[in-house]
Amino acid sequence: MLSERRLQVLRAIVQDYVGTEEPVGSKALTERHNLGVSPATVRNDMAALEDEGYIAQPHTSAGRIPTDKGYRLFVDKLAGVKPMTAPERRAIQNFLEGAVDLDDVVARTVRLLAQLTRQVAVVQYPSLTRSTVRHVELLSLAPARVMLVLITDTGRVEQRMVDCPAPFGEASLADLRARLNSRVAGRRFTDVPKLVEDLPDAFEPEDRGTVSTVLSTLLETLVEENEERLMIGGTANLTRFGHDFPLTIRPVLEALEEQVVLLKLLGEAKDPGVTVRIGHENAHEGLNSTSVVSVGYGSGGEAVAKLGVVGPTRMDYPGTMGAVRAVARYVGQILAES
Amino acid sequence: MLSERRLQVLRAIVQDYVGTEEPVGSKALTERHNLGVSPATVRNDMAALEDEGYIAQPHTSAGRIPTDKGYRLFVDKLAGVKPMTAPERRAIQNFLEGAVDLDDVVARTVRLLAQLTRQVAVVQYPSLTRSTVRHVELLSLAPARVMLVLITDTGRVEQRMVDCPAPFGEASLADLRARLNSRVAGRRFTDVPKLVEDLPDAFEPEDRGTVSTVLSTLLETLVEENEERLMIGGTANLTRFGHDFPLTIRPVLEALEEQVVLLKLLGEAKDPGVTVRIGHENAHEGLNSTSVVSVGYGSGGEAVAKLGVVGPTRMDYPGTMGAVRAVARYVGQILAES
DNA sequence: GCTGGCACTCGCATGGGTGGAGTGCCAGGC
DNA sequence: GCCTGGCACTCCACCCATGCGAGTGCCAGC
Repeated sequence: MLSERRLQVLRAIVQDYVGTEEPVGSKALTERHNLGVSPATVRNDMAALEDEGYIAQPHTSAGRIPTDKGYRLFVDKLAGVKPMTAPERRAIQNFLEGAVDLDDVVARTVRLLAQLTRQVAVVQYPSLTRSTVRHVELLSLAPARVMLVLITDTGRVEQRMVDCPAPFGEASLADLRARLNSRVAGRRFTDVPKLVEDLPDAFEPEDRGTVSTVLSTLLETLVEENEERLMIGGTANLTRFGHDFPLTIRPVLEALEEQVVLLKLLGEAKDPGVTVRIGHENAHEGLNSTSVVSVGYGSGGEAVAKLGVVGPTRMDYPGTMGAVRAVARYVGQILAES
Repeated sequence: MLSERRLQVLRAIVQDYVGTEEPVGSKALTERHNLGVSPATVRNDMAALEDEGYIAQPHTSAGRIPTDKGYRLFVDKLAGVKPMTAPERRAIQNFLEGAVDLDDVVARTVRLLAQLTRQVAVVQYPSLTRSTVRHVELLSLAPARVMLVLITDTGRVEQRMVDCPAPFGEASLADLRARLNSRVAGRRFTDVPKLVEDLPDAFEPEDRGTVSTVLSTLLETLVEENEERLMIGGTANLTRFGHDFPLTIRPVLEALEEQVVLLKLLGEAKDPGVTVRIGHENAHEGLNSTSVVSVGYGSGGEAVAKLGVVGPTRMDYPGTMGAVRAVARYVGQILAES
């Protein structure tokens, strides 16, 4: 177990390194933080911290920088979440309140997060699988062609074209629309399959094929997980990363374009609060030198999607966590209102 | 007027520079292209080309690189559009045919363009203002709350919440829905305002306020130009730009995030064919060292939106133009089918 | 267990020297 | 008049040696 002072030394190293982006030496540490001991003592502590794997030297005779393990300890034990100031909170609220629809909410959230944290922001669209059905609309475009529009409680709209096996009259369509909505409106997606199971039986035999086709398209739409979308912003902030550019930035940009990777990444964070994944804790190789700070957000008490930021491991964790948490909270409010 | 050979020299310089990314000298030129003259002669030609502003030297005693003006001449007079090979065309078609909905078409197009050109791809969603209305749906969510869903012929869906000044019955709503659709379905957006002008008069006085509110929301949605959206991909390709990294890449990423800038950029290209804007021809400063190759695409003969790529001025213009043109053509086909 | 001192290491910036690629110009040839 | 080979010149890119400074590890003393 590390002594209290050694933890303080680690905290000081993390803070200084995050601020200056340069390896920090024992002398500079004692000057900038009043630890009450001499550089020599700090050197001993640093040697111990290095033995334990919390810090490392880029090369002999250079200062120390925190390792992933060091950041982990810092985040878990040494740092809190820095709350937003009142003006910041107001700014967040004002900025989000101008949104006109769901797309706009997500777009604004991305911009906001990117600006606040000066990092890359990632916002997942409210997920289909966890939300409820508000309305299902059926439109006849041609005798044997129906457009299905699904509206969710988060305001998201999905549409699908359905080619029917047989012509389908307006009356039958209206009937199906009414029956369908009375059964599924307000229900969770996961419950829908059971609720519509026996619906074809209520129709004339010649219509059953079409009804089944429409229903299976609806179910497909509901479960289609890969339809989960993301919005990304603030990639220009990547250029503030480091000096050794192309090598660092390239894999990150590539990873960001692989939406699947990001969705998986966000999905892995099960923690109800803010989750931080540091460096190699991220499964994807391209993100090994980045940290991901994420949190769930939702319109009610329950999380329906995630948002977060991707930045260098040497980021301001307390501040970033505070911003992410605050934004998630306000987005949740906005969604609940609309 | 430049002699034929000097034009050939310019062409050779552009081709070599695009290939090697290094200033090209007179000796190398004569070796790689059989111009039939000696390096000394080429030097004279190069001096003339430099006088005219088509090429420049980064520093004395270095080779020449093309200027924006040189690229312009190259694109206009010296290079054609390189057609896609048959396998490439098949690949494009296969890749796009798997799309399930409009979002997916756009997403696939972006990926495809980025991969084909190895540059940043930009695809504008089919624009609202130039397309026609397929259907307008009205849903009652609460006594004084209506959701308006607009479906376009390109399959795009827009939804808006409408708060009514007074409660509005199901019957009136159905009436409005029917009247509205019979008037606007199949019509161009630009014609809609006139078509619905006198619609409130057909309703009872107490409903007219609500009808007007719904209609004005619809009109807003139609004209809301800033709702034109874009999808961007292939930003990782920016890392192949040059060696002088952060300085080059930063402003480009920033410009790409300013969707307004990009929309304006695409909008300026009026040419019916492929448009190329080179370096400083782009109004936005951040894009002064990039070229934008764009073209309109649409489901019928008419263009409803634009797509294109953004890359370094030293790009393979014939190949890029070919790819952009081919992709636009196939996307148009896909849209027409769905 | 803390401290001051000291020798040591090593990266980084500085500066001069060198090689090579490329140019401009000129005189001669077709 | 245009092309060509030759020649002197320029200037960047690279390499190496040097010196400096920050930082370390260790040790003896308090």
